[in-house]
Amino acid sequence: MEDTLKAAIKRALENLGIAAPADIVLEHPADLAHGDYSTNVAMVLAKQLKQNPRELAQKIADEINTNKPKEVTAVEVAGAGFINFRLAPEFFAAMTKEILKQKEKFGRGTGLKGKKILLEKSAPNLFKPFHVGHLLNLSIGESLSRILAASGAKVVPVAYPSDISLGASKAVWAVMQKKLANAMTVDNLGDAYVYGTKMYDEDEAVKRNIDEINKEIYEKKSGSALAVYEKGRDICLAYFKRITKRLGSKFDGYFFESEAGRLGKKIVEKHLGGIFENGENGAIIFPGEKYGLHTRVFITSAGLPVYEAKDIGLIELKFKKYHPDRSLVITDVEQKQYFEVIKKAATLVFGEWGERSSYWQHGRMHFAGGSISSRYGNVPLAEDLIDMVKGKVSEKMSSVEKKSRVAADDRLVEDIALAGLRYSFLRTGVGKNIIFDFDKSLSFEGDSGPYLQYSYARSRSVLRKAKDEGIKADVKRKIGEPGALEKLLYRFPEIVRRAGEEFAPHHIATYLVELASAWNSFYANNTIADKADAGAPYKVALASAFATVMRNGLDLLAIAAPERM
RNA sequence: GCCUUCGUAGUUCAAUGGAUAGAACAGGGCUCUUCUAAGGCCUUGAUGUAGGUUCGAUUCCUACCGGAGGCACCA
Repeated sequence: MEDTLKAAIKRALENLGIAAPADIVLEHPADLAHGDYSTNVAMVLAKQLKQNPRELAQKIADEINTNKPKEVTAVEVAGAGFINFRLAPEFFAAMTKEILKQKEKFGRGTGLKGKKILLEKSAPNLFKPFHVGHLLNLSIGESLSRILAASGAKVVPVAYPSDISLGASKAVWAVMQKKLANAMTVDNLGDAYVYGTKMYDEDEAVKRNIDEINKEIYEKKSGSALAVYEKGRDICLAYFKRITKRLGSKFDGYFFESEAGRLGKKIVEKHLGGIFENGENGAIIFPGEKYGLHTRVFITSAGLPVYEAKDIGLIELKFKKYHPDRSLVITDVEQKQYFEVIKKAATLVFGEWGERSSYWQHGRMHFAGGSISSRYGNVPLAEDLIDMVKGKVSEKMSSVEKKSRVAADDRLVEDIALAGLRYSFLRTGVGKNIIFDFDKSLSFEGDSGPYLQYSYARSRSVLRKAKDEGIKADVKRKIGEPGALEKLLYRFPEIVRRAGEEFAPHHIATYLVELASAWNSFYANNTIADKADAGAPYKVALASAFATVMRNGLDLLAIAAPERM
């Protein structure tokens, strides 16, 4: 369609003897009342031709009108010199038909066809409790993974659990201190981590002790510390696999910090004197200041690789194993400048591998109102938060009006709770901090995940009734002019494309709310009665098209689409 | 101190340099003999400050103010 309009504009310009700009900008007006497509060519050209933009726009519009494409019903000039196009009802009918035909494929694009993208969806510290920050990270990673796949890419999702770190050693020390070696669980390992971290900062002797344990673990020196560490690591890894499975995420592979660290250390030492330099006390540093970045330690004076060196090793592990066209990592914004250093160092060490690696940041979460607390400070554990939300969902379902005849089974409650959480994470632009208020962020009304689910459930309900009444979908039986619903439905593929290009799931979220709103409005004003209802087949066709687009959209956000709620 | 980033209704978020700055929640008023009222309809209300670039700036540039983050042995 866009090509048709662009061609028509180009033809009109030629007939007027005006050289067409290389790129004709064609967009959807922000307001549906302004038509279906609009172009600003007149305003762009007005300046170089030294003409009044509105008059020029009118001339171009008149020219297009002499030979307009059959899908166009009106060409109008508005505002400062916009040329707006209105499309014929037949166009929307054809698009609706196309949606019904393509079903779950509707929305998929080919922009990234043939590209292999390695996506690091989650990189938790295994010994640290899995908290909402990890949940946020995983939610964004999961959505991006699906969006990129929908754009045609071959996405390889991987996890990079931090199985070895000073933090792990702190937990190991605390376990040994409290003699819990034979009673380790995820819970008391979490407590141990908190206790070890606290004591490390407060007690100089404990600090030395933990540093010693840390070295033993890195060097795999057999002893009680290593035994505790290995057992704890297995428990935590099993937990990580369990919770990510609960959240519907899969990984094609795992890279561990321990392996990345060993390799990273070798790589850094190999380039010592070139890319890397000796710093104070025998540490090995990367002089980022030479490039306008931070100078950072890669290998400590104790000879241990830190995060920096591990990330260098990780790049080689990733590229050697998967050979991706692009390697993407999702992290917290607090690591933005850190990863600029890594990228620079990696580009100097590896060349192309470094250039193909991108580091994408999401915002930090801030908790408003102090309504949430946990033993780990003001950051709640992911599962605790999910359970709290589930409680709220159950309450809502049991108190809800008589018309809801849906049993509140656990699966549905969890689906709705996760929808609420995921939506609140994904509705904001990537990189912006997220203010999370348990009471307000998790509204089930309006701009929310459950609202989208509810809209979908209603459309399914209509389709069930249609089936019972024996009404078949038919796009030909038009009732009046196309409304907001038809005008939004066919735009879905463009939204998916943009979300993929910008790595921005929130475009999907914003669009779906707008779409759901249009559907709910249509729903409220168009009841299907029975088979005798002449408009029913068209209404059923729209309900079906809406259900398809909404389900495809929710899937890109990793939100479940319940049949009833 | 230097660097990064963000300031939009009372609140939480939108807006490829474009039109009358969109939603949602909260506030006010309607609306369930109809496929699910977690809904629909109406209504009050916003671009931090000062300049600059532009036909046109929430968007780009500069300064200032305010929030968040980072700046060598944590991850």
